[in-house]
Amino acid sequence: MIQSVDRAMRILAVLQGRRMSLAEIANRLGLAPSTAHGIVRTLLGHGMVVQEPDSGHYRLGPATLRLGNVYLDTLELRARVAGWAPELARRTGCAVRAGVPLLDDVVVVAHEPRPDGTRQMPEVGIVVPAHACALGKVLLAFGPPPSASLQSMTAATITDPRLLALTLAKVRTSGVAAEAEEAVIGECGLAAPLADATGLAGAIGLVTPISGWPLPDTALDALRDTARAVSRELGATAWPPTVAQAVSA
Amino acid sequence: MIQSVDRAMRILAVLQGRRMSLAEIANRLGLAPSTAHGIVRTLLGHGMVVQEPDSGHYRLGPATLRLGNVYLDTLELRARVAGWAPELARRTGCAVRAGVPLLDDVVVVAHEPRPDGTRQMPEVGIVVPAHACALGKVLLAFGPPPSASLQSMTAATITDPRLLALTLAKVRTSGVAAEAEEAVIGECGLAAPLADATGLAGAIGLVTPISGWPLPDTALDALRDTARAVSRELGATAWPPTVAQAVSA
DNA sequence: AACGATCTTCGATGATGTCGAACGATCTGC
DNA sequence: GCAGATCGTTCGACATCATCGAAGATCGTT
Repeated sequence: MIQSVDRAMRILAVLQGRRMSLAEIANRLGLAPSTAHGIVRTLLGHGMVVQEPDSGHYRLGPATLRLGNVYLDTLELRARVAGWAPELARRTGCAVRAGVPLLDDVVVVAHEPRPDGTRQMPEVGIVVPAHACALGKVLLAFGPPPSASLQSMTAATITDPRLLALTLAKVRTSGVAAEAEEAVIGECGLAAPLADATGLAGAIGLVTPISGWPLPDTALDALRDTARAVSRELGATAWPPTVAQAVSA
Repeated sequence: MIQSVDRAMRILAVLQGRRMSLAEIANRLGLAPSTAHGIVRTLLGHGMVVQEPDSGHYRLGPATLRLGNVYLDTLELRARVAGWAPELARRTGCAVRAGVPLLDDVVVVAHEPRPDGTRQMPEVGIVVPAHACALGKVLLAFGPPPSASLQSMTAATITDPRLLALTLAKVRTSGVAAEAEEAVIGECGLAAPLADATGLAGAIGLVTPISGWPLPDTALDALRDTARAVSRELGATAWPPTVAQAVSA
């Protein structure tokens, strides 16, 4: 792994927390200020970061938005989900989300609001720890296991690796995962895997306020049907996908 | 500028065009395949690119989406515009866009759809060459001049640097820029600068189909009022902002 | 079954990034 | 208004680290 590129990515990662001064960036990564400066200046030249004229602090730049937008526009999974999500939302009365794995997290790449006409924040782009949401449990169950410790987000978050392993085993047999207030208070959901020709491609799920929990079996059926349909459009030959667990030492 | 980081950013840039094989990436940037491989592998480790399991081709990865989303969420300009855009759209019947500069382009960071109830694509994240849109003309008029040649997008695109300079001079005196089918056939618009305490911060504009062009003076007044109001909220002391042209050699 | 085209790994070379120190500007407190 | 500190930036020497070319591995193709 190339050191300077790795450091550049780490700088972008810490800048996701908040705007930071150069010294803060350097300290956080254990670098000499001038080293951080050279990298930041390169990122500046590409618009990946911007420098506030008054304070000198650095923030993420507009080039990040362009990259993210191109990613979304070229993601076939998102396009396929978009064709089925409105119908699924209508049948279940729930908001629909789809996500893809990113290290130990899930990134939401598609979002269909709950069809009740209320004003809802678009959730595309948000990131949730995989072990704390239904989408993520699906990805962990059918994909590589988590590599870091399980951070707690609410009182219900699963933080015990053994308990998580048990839960994931059930997900593998049933093909669906559930979550009740494990990531956000008051929010519950179900999720099912999306597959393509090469295996696990992402996950699709329903989100409901706790007042609507648990969801009726009809919602689960609709979700499973949709997951199968989208997977077929993505070229999948099997659903649920075969488990691609890394061999344990 | 750090070479390897610069190359990494260039790789991300070319991957915005389409998915590419490693050899294509290397050829495009004039690198040895193994050099490109080392950089791509580092980007892979951070989720900035993903490798398609079947073809081996590389694409942008989900980490780009996370970065872009964080950028949007922390952009004060976007938040301030969001407070005024619905009212502006209602008064003018136009879609409202706000953009910030990115090298020689404009990145749309806020978008309020035309209030006629039609289904419209969200335009946040799209990139338009600065010289070919109203938003961009404003940014060029009050900010640094273009650094590259003026690419043609439609028959009406301004590609002559002298003509552009004349246009920008008028923008500086009037405080608004116009565009008629210079970027997209059938699309016209007006734009005005947004300022903060340090000067030019971005631009806000109206977009209308050509059937509604030219816009009435009331729309121009509403746009100018909104630009002033948003600028005041951003801490601007003067509007339009003072011109920060680079000194010509 | 042999070929071709990939992506990937490996090792030696020297160009390049890294670090520490000094400079300049800005802000804080006296 | 002045001294001190803090921060961003620049500069130069050292040695690490990225780079390149060639070989290896793995696929799909002829």
